[in-house]
Amino acid sequence: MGRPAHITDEDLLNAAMRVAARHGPARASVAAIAKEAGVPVGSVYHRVPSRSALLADCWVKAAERFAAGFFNRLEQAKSLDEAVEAALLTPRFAREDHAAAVLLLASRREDFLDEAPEETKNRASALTRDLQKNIADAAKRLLPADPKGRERMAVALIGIPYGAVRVFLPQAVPPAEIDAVIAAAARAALLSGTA
Amino acid sequence: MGRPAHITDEDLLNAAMRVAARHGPARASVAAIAKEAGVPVGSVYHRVPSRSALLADCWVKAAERFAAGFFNRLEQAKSLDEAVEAALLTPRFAREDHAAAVLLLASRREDFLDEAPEETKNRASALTRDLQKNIADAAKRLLPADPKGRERMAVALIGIPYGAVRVFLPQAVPPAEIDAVIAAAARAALLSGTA
DNA sequence: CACGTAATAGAATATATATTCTTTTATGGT
DNA sequence: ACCATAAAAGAATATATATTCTATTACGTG
Repeated sequence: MGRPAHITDEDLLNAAMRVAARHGPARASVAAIAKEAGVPVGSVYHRVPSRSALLADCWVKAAERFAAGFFNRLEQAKSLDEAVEAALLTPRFAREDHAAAVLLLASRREDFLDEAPEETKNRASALTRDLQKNIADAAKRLLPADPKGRERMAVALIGIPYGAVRVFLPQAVPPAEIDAVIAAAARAALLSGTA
Repeated sequence: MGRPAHITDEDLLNAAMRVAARHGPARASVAAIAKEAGVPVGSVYHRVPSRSALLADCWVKAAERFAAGFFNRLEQAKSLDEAVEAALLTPRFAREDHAAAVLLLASRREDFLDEAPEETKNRASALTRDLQKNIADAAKRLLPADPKGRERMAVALIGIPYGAVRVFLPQAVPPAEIDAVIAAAARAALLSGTA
């Protein structure tokens, strides 16, 4: 079987996510990631083909973790109030998985994906497409009369919670009190003009 | 007088801002900036001491452009409705000065400032402090009963418009229709719980 | 119309860091 | 106990790019 590994592939991924969250993807050098994971530089290349591939995996992993909960909630929403619940997944995600949230919310996607292998880029594109489709479907379902429903839904369920949480990240965690503020703001965004 | 310059220092700064907005600060190499500005690499170093200093100046310049309008509007606000007007400066800024907005909204501050000369860092810190003071003053003035007024004001006037605009940046410009959505959301954020 | 100056121009150098290579080490199976 | 294997370990190399250096050029001035 050979010598046992000190860490799993997932440990390495999480270490890379922490470093990328702390200092930004550009500063997440292989040396820094290896140090965070507690393995020598050379060992990193036993796990992953390149730094770009590892960073891209970080982004996809973080996005998948967020998307899982979000898609599920939004698809089931039968009313605007239920859609507002989906907006609250962002502050919760930021509390539960700080590194992933910082990575998704405080850096640009391209900094993780530009040099990625084609296959990873495709996974990332698929995720983005799914998100846009979910938003569009929800808009069609819950805001059928609004010609700009898609934009409104995106702003209400993604933009507003994103911005509200961003006020606190990356240093702190969003306090519990802002969830009510986010819910009120998202609801107002969905209803304004409809009144 | 010596040979005349092809470009002004401000031309160089704007070129750097465009490159940083387009590809992110990490990818804004001196070569790329020089090419964008239309001057050879060596000439860049006649204007600025280092790449880090130039990028840091970009951030400060962009922040100053935004802050000028924002401070002015917020200081004068005598009511919550007037404060909501300050939230609308963000989408307007994104339309009028796309590069500066992308730079401020889609990258992390530290990527521009971490290696900056001390003096530039201080200017940036002063700007941040001023922003926080303005928010805190407005909260004390317009939300005197709310113990979390500062956070609420920050989320309503910075976070919400920031997130709403971010849905469209960096590729596009925020459409005019979202201003009403932002205003409704910001107002709801300021009033929720007070009702 | 030379002369001094300040900028252009791009080649040369230094540095940081991603990647590769070689050696060493720890485990499971025989 | 010995062997094959897979990973650790870190030194060596390659590459990208920030910075410095050495000319060259265009303008105003005496």
